[in-house]
Amino acid sequence: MMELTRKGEYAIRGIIYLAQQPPGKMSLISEIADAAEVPQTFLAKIFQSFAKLGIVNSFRGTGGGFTLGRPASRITLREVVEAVEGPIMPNRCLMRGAECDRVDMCLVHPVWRKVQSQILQVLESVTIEDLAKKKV
Amino acid sequence: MMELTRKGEYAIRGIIYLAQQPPGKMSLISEIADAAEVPQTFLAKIFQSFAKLGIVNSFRGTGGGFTLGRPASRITLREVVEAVEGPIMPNRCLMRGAECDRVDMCLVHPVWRKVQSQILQVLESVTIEDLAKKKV
DNA sequence: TTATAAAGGACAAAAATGGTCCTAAAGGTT
DNA sequence: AACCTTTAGGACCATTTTTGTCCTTTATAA
Repeated sequence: MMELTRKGEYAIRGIIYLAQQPPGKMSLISEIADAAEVPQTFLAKIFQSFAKLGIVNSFRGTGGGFTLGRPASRITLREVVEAVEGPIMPNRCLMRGAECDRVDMCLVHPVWRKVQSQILQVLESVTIEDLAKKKV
Repeated sequence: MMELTRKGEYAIRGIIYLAQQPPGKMSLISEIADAAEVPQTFLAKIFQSFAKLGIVNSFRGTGGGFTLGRPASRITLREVVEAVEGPIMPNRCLMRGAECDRVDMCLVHPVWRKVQSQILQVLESVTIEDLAKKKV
């Protein structure tokens, strides 16, 4: 459980590749998919999600492609993961506030809330810039 | 993502009910399922997993049923969740040690490792006794 | 106007989830 | 011994989610 899906993994790989390119350079989805070893059409969907959220800029037509929507230092791992996997919600009930009618579960809720905040804290503290650093 | 499945939810509900019974009292799976509002046959499978791990004791035949395998204070939420959902592994690669060949992913691994340890820390700090306390 | 490249929608195979059902085995009861 | 009760275990199945593919449309540049 609590496993990152392929989609999430691909998303991270793709954005890291983009962050490693020279600033302003346009990258084709085919190029990114190739470099990140991700199925191209699948990655295209992922980058559509990124584009909608402004994580990347997309340009159509000749000379088009993708660039980072913000400096890599201002894109957190949380944003990237949530962009494709949806919000991080360890327990379903978390999202519905006080709607939970089961008395015993309500003692469990604070625990999942804690789990959630711990995860978010870690993922928010890491930027794509951190992850894009090439090995020395 | 990172969502607890129904199986995990049912497991928690079931074990909490058991922990709320008088010590030594035998509880039938039908009784637990009824009280926890969980499909009986499904809960039976869950309790089989518990029994294998010693989280509960099971007894067959007339007068049989389930009792806690240990005091509720010595059963952690982590054990209960992992019993039915498997180990908590945010990233697939975590489990295979250094087998990951992707250079960029290797910078991501420590992050997931951190996420994992944070989750475990929370889940290990909570016992079923904590969760079984009835509201005042 | 044509080539290029992303956007968006429809579709589909495979895997995981969320169960059910049946038989077997174990343990009491008569 | 025969019988009833209760869990164990395996087979099975429907639904949902994941992991994609493919095709058409739209925007843009040459």
